[in-house]
Amino acid sequence: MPELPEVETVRRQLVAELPGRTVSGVRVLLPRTVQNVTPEALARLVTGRTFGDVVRRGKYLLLPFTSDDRTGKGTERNDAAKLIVHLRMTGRLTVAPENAPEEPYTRVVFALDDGRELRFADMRTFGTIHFLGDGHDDGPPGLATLGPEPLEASFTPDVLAAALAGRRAPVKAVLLDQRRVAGLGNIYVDEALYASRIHPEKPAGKLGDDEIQRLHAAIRAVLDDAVAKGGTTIRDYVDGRGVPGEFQQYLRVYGRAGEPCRRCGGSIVRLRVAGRGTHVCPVCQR
DNA sequence: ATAGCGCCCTGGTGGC
DNA sequence: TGCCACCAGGGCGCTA
Repeated sequence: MPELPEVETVRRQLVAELPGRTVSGVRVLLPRTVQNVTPEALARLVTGRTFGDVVRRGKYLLLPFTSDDRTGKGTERNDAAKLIVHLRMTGRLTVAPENAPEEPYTRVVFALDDGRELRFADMRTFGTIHFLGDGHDDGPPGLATLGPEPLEASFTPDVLAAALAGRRAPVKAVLLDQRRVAGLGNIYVDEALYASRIHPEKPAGKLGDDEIQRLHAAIRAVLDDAVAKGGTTIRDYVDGRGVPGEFQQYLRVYGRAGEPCRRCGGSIVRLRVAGRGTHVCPVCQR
C-alpha cells in the first residue's frame, strides 16, 4: 500500500518522463475516480496542457501543468492548473510505452503527444484524481491540512515533539494522522516504532524526550531506507515503470507475526491499534 | 478540539 | 470441492 516511500519512488520516475509532454486526450473508464470534475470536463481542461514538474506532498502526487499552455484554440489558460493524484491502497500511476497492452483495472488514461500514455489503474477503486485550476479549487480536503514532511530538514525532533504533545491517543494513531506528520502509513509506523523500541499503544503525550529523539531518528531512517529500496511491495504496489519495490525484504515487524524478533529472538505479535493491524515485539517495545 | 468508528471497495484467505 | 464470512486499510465524515 503506497506510503511516502512508494509515492516518492513513483514521483522520481514520473519526473523523468512527464515534463514537456502534452496531453493529447483523456479517457475516463471509472468516472468516480475523478472527484471534482466530470470526465468530459477533465478531458476539456487537460487536453492540450503540458506537464511540468512532479511534486509529492505526503502521499499525494501533484502534477502541475506549465504556464504557457494553450487550448489549441489560442486561448491562454491560467497557470495554477494541476492534477492531484492519491493512490490509496492499490493505485498505480505508470507511463506506458506506446502500444503497451492495457493492464487490468485501468481507470483513467492520459494520452501523451509522444504516443505513450500516463495510466491510472486501481483494483479497489479507492484512489482519487482531482483537477485544480480554471476555477476549480476544491482539491482533496486532506491536502490543505497536511502536517510536516518528515524527510525535510525542517522536521526536527522539536517538530515531532509538538505533534505528539498533550495527545492521549496511542502514539501509533497520532503518527498515522496525516495532519500531524505527512506520509506515514501502517507499514512504516510499525517499523519506526519497532526501531525506536516504543510500544504503539503508548499515549503520544507520554513519550519522554529520549523516546522522541529515537522516534524522530527512526522515522527518517526507515523512510530513507525504504526510498532507497524503491518502496515496499506487499501485493499490489509497483513504481512508475511497473516494477515492485524491495523493502519488503527488510521489514522487521510488519507482516512477521509469529516470526522471531531480529533483536531479541522473541516472537513478533500482532495486535490491533487505532483500528489497524499492528506488529510489535512485546519484549523490545514497551 | 479530540478520539474513535464505520464506510468505501475487491481479491485472497481460511474455516467448515 | 465449494461456499462464504472475513480481512486488508487511507481518507473522510460522522458521533460523542
